[in-house]
Amino acid sequence: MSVRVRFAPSPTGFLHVGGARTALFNWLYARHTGGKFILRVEDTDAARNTQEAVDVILNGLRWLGLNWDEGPLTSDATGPAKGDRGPYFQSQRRANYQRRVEALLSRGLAYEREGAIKFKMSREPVVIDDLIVGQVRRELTDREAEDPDFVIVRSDGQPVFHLVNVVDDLEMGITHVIRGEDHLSNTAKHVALFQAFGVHPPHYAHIPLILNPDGTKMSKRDQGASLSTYVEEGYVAEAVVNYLVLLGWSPKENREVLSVPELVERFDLPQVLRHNARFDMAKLQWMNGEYMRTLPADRFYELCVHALAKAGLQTNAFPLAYVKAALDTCKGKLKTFAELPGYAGFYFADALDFDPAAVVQSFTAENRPRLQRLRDAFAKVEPFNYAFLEAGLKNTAGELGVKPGVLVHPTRLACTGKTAGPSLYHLLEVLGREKVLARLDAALK
RNA sequence: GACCCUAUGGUCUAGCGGUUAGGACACCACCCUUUCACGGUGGGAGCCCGGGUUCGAGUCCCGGUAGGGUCGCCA
Repeated sequence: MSVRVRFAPSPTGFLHVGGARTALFNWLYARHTGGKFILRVEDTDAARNTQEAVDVILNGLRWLGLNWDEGPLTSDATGPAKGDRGPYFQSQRRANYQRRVEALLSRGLAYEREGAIKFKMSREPVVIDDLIVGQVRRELTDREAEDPDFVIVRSDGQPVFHLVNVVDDLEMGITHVIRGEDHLSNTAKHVALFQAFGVHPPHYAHIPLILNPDGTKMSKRDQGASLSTYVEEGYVAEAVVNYLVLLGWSPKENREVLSVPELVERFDLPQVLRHNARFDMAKLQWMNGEYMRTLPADRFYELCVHALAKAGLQTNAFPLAYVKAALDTCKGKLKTFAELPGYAGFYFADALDFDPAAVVQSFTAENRPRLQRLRDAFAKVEPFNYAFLEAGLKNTAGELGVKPGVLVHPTRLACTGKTAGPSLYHLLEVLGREKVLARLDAALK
């Protein structure tokens, strides 16, 4: 039987990084097995779930590259969808739930109580065969020992999560439920429900959770919890995917950087770890740097321009060739695009933000005449390119009897305001004679 | 409180009865170098604790401890 897996998020207005990884594991499993990846929106709470909140999920999955074979095409619950097992919004599936509840009622497997409908839960422990965790024998908690039955339809007529989740998985032909371990305890209820409907439950695979660096639960406000952070800060989607898959899964070949096709080929459920992982921003940033270094030029430019614009630096005021040349000097030097405005902002703004400590150190009484000599040499360099600039600087240093570094650092500071940045000679070439001389003059004032 | 899951350096992990316990991030030092980044070399740092089983245990079993999860007319 062909694999059918699903990601069934609730539109809360943000996509949790743990949810993103759950979606990723589902997607990888579908692609690995040649099965189908289905997206279903659990928008049962009409008051809270807006179309914008659905867009956050759709856009997040699209950004990650997790295309779905069945599911909504837009955030409109009544809008178009692909696949023949819809609707794919729970808000549109009321009739299905009602029919299933009536079936349970008529067979005496559920009963009405104070206006709500409760499911007659088994009093026996339920055994779950989990593809990741192994066989789990779930005993009743003390609370459940008192009353194991649980509500499946609220007194206001709204069906409850456990019911709709199972009905949808059943009717959509889901073969493998891959979800967070926080659902492991709930699984007993779900298994009982499947059995009550007279079918075998799907295979379960509960994946460990992602925790904060301090080991606490990662909630909405915690750093890195929202996928939108990575989109906004210009992370490379493939890097985020690569990092997330390594949280709880390993290719077991001492490799860290793997392309999506390599992941699809290698990913499988039994290799998924059973223990929670902590989120490590430093490693994600390293991974992102790895991907930034090898990004195709056009995509690199695009993400650069986006990051600069976000910081208020408009690149479209400059010639395209200048922008590209400027960005080329930054390639391979950064871990995230968020660093770019601070790193390359001097190309696109004349008001430099000088590092005060460096000013004291570089623009000394001793260095000023040296810098003046260099300025005069740069005024005559022809052509004004990195090779001649380097020769010119080294020549001047030689004439002054100092090491090149004595001139390099003040020059960098005068032209960029910073002590670190792109290759000096290359950045001077890109800036051009006019700006370079003007900035040296300004520094000498 | 009950129930469930988990436990290798600070972090992510490899290991699946006999290894000098391997790799990656981070950190430190040095090299490269105009800065930064990259790259290279080296370094510090680990099997939660206690019992078993076994000739031998990070690896298997039991018990603690610790962390996480679930016990809703939330999803």
